[in-house]
Amino acid sequence: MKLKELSELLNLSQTTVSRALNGYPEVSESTRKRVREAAETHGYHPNTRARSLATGRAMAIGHVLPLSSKHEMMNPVFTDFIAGAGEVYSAHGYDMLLSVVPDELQERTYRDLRNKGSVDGLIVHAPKLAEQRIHLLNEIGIPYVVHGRASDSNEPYAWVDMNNTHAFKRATDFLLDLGHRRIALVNGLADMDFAIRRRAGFEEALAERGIEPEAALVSSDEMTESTGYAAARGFLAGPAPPTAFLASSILSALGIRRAIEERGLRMGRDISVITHDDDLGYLQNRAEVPVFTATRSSVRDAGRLAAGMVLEMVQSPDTAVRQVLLESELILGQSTGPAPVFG
Amino acid sequence: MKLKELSELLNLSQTTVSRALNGYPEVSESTRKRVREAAETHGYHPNTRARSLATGRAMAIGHVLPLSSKHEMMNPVFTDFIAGAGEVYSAHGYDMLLSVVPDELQERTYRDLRNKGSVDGLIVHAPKLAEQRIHLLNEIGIPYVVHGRASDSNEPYAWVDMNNTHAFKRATDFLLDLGHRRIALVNGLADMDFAIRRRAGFEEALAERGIEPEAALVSSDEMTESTGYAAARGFLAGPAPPTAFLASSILSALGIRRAIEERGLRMGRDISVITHDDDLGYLQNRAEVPVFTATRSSVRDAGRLAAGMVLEMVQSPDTAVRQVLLESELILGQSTGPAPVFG
DNA sequence: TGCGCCATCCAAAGCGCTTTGGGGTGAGTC
DNA sequence: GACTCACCCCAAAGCGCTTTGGATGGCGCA
Repeated sequence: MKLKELSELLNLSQTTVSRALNGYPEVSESTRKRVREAAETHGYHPNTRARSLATGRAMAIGHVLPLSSKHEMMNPVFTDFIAGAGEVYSAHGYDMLLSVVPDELQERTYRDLRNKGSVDGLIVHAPKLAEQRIHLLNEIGIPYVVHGRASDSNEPYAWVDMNNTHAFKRATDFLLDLGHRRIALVNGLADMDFAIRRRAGFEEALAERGIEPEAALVSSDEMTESTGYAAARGFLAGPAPPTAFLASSILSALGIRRAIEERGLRMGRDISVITHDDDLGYLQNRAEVPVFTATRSSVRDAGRLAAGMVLEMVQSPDTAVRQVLLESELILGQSTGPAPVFG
Repeated sequence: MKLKELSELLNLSQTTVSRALNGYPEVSESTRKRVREAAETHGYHPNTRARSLATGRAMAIGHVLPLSSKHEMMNPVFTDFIAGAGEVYSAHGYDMLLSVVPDELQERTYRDLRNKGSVDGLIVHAPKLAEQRIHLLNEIGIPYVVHGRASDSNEPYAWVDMNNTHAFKRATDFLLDLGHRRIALVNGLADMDFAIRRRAGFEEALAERGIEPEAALVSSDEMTESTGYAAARGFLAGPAPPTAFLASSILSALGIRRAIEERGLRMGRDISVITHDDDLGYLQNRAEVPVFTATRSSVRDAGRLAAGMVLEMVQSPDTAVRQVLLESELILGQSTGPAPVFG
């Protein structure tokens, strides 16, 4: 069923039918109702491609997610982020276009998406410290929102980010208050912006108490159970093992716990662990008393927010770029306790 | 830069330029070259919407993924699947359209995607035992491939699936060979097709040795670390605890290991665990000697395959529907050993 | 020389929609 | 009764591309 057929069926012009369905005031309420009902019963749906060709709007937002070149790994946080974003898009009649691209093809992908006109706006995932994409996108001239930030960039851009520095500062402070002095940080890849900020928060808290951060107690890697395990195992085997861990992801924390228990120690009593918790659907840390003490910030909410922002930018292009900083909660779980007293 | 501009610039008609770029034989190689070079230097990219309006093909494949209504959880396997599929799409110039929809909106979503003409084909994720979507899609008449199967459906449809039954039969046999007699199954949600097949394989192996499967040693739930932990903890606290576990996901297996160690037991010595391993990027089980003995089958490969199949169906609609059954490998890890001998 | 035949190229129609720029009709006003 | 003004509605242009159905010209061949 196409517009022409529907209009013939109703003895109306295509113009009127189109206007009736799109809510224009030039058509009487009675005909509008008649048209709506006919469209409904005959299952008429305007062809998206034709519509966007006519309007110039693609009615789609693109998500470009980098394939980590090192391990060919996709960001595990992504699932929840798009679940949130998808909600918002479908509520507004937008589609979500996904491109999974290795690092070297990113620039080309962005330009193509723009040139081929397949999206009205973009979401940028997993920014690194030095992020050429921001410069590129500003040059290309297309609305976009970054999930995270790129500290090195001095150009303006819209973003949604968590207050990584503050979250890890708080977490570190909390451990310090419990008496811990040797704290290890099991962080994400060193060139990721969020990892840099988390480390900064961590070191800031230490510095405030006059503790020199030890490079030997910091690891940076992809955040998985096995990397978490490997890092923790290494730290615990050292001459002066840490009494507490800070983890950048629940997956890492699971690995850390394994390393702890493998040594016959108990998490929360012998060794404390605080992890960041993205509140992922498949990695819940939400028991009455959660397993892990955690800095929690819902990635799904971030997805909702970012999607809303990019739609806003698409619909009214000259509003100022918004930047949203989400604070995380510090959730008390079973994985922390006072530092063991020696001697 | 649009076609018209480029053609004027070259003193050629739009027809010729279009044909030159699309490889039609009616244009001389010399002009083709001239056109190609001009397109390159001026950065000409045909507008996707206009092109698909003219050709009638959307050049996009839709992925509809159900939000588990129970826990609002996205399938954690999804990330790797689309990483694989995305590779294939971009290699063929196709886009990937994503819709995350709650169960009750699924039918509407499928119909809309068809009616609005925004995709040429579909991938169906996470089929349940009784899957109305297959009937719906056959009725709608659009090429699609199911990741998994829907055993209840007697209509023909294309799918890519793992041999779940065989994998779990083998795993169970392996445990039985090691002397285990009380084996617990920590499975996925009971109405998911894959979970039903895995259970069938499990029970078949038991039956062959004359062992009556105990309902009390089977759990069905969302596959997460905490559900795995809870299930295993329950089983181990029972009057006749199992000596081995079969898990449907590494996440569950991580939880199971935690429950085991919490009781002061050691996995691989006191209690054996075999898990299915989807070979996810963020849940690697790939050490020299992997942590878990596992039935491994790459979900990313499945994504590649499914994407290839749906493109094939789009391009030549009347070929017979293909059905691909992937076998898994049984990978020996550290988590299994002979059943403990009592008395 | 004249004919036919490729090889090249082009004008224009059409994909299905939105939107511009009117046009007709009836009620209201004097 | 003529005029204005809403109010409803319509024909046609246009979005940027592909594709049909020629047109043109050069060449070989008799």
